[in-house]
Amino acid sequence: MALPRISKTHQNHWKSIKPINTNALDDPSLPSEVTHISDGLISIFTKEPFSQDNPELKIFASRLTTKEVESVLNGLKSWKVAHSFFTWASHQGGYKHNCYTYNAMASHLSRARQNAPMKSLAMEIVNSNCYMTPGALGFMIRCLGSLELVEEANMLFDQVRTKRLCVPNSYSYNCLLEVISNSGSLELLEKRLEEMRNFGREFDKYTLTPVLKVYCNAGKFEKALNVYTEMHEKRWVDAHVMSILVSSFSKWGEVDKAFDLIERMEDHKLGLNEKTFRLFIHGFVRVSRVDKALQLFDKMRKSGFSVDVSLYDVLIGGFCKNREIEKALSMYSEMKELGIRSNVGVLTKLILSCSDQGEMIRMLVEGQEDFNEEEMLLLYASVLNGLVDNGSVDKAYQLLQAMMGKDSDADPVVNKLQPVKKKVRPTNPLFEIVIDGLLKIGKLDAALILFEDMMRSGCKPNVLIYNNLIDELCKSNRLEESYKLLREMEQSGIEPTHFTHNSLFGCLCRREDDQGALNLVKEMRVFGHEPWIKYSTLLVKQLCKQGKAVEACNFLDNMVEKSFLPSIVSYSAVMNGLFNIQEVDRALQLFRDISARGYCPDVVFYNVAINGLCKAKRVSEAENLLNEMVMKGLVPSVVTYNLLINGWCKNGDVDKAVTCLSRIVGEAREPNVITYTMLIGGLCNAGRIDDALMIWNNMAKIGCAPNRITFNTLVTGLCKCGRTAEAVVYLREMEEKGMKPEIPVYSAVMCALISKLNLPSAT
DNA sequence: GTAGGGTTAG
Repeated sequence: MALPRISKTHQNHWKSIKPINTNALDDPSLPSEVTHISDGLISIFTKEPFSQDNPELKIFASRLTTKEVESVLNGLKSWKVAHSFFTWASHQGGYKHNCYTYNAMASHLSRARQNAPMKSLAMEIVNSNCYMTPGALGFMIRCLGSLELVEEANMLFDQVRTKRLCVPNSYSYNCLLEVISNSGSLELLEKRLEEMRNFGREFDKYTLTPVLKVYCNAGKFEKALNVYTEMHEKRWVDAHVMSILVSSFSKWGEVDKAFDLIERMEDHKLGLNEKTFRLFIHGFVRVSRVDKALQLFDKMRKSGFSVDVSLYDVLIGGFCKNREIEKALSMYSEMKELGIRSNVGVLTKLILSCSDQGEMIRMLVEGQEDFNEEEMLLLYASVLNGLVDNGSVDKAYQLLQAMMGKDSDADPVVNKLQPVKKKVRPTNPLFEIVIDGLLKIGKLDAALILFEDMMRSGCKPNVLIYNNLIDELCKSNRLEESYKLLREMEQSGIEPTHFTHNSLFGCLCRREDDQGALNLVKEMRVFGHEPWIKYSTLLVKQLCKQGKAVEACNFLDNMVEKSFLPSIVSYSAVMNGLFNIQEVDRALQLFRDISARGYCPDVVFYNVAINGLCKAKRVSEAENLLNEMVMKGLVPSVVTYNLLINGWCKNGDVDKAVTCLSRIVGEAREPNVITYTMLIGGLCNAGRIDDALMIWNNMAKIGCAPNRITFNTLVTGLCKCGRTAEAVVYLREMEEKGMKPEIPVYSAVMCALISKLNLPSAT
């Protein structure tokens, strides 16, 4: 019998609920039948377009078992695909889900944070009378909990018990308690705990941990202390328990109460052990209460525990963060007096909190006493990184210059660094940190100069530095210099990556240099580097925007010649461009050719064609395309319907447009503000103002807020039909909402008012 | 460290 084995440590890692593969647990080598069927199903369900009529699917359906369903679910990446497979499986005759397939689905939904389907899943389990092992129930409860579906978790728990689908054990209860505890509901938790006791279920560490958590979070210190005492007596207190104590107290800003609690623990002879001391010290520093951390630190030493550099590291770090530099420095000397050797981490923190640069250098020089050359380099790297991250790139730059002994008389830093300079010369990583820092704040030229220095000092730049420099040069449209660097890197024996090439490719595409782009692509082919879709598409879109759709077509054809197949995305863009310059036949040719070339037209590709046909007043052909896509198993989007609605409205078929609205709703999709605006506009133009107003009211009912364009459409429409008084009302409403009507709308209202000689209100 | 691009209203 396969039980879902959730390791106990899982309870501490609430967020990561991983699918439990009972197949794998049962038998590490799955029967080949299961593998074959599940691989086949995965491939069918991930293939687009998905077709219910796939003959293979029917064969699989007849032999479907829960083992396979579970294996498929665990093998699918997308929760949506998993969900549609799960639903499909539910409908296959002779097949019934079990608790493991439900859990595999729940695991997907929990990770994808899909509350609504998760709720239905929980209901489905109960309705289908699915038997659950106590472990499986626990797992499902945790999935519900991870989406904060506390009520649902409780309901499921009670329902499976009353329907005798499961006899919850301690583990099931522990899972429920943890969910309740995370929701902070103290009363419910106490109720369940009582119930658990009445049912004779044993308590363990994982029962009391959520209890402790809920009391801590609710500020019930007395009760928390009682639970803690019980746990301590039973030796259940671990690092997790301690961190709950510290973090929940600090969450409420109750650091002093937390400290109180610790002191009272001591009164109760619950002396802290070394691990606990360390945990609390870290916890207090984390909430910026170094004072309390220091008090504990002293207590710890008095209790005879030894302290080490890592504790000093935490405390010094805390003081530095609080900008209490004096205290940090005094801790540092105390540490050294005790003969504890400093480390790179401690010194970095101190150096980074020096406000004065001279001070900083002094600390670096001091580091030499403790560190060898290798460690000094680490220290420099760490300090430079810190400076860059703090936004003090300039300081980092100066420090590096000083290390190189750059003579600048005006700079006192250099002299102070003299004693250091002899020992450490900047190496590759140090240059990289500063060059990257300079690039990030847009100081490209400074970065280039430093790059030259780096080469001169005999360092060999790596591919990363080259890539970053080339990328920034390309972003600044400095193409010639980019090419120069590319050649340089090639000559020094560093092979460009596809990132290098695509930086250049992107620059050429932005420049609309199709020839240059094609030449580069030729070069890229030698390395097997694919040009990125986003850049080819960018070039195509830019050309199309200027009416050069034919050139864009040629560009894509040339890419094909160079044996790089452009993506369907680029083809959508170019087809749209062709429609826009009224090359309708050529666009349709492209539309028809695409499948023959092995592409799978998707929803957007269809949308572009539908839009093009509607704009060319060939609405019935557009309707045919809608039917065609549905037949192929594609699911039209709201945009698809919007495009057709617009087509009908503009071509005297408003009724069809209105019918389409119910179709959208019927298919459980949400019409958007564009849908409504088009319909209102269409109805107004057809003189059907009252229908337009009805749509307007519907919109409000489903909570879709009209925007500036919707108001404009309605106001203009009302004016055109002579309903000026109402137009003024909506105009006012619009202004109240802070939307600015445009001049044409005002003038429409004015004209209407004037024509009615209703001058006084036209102000 | 790279992608997720293409389609809709006055």
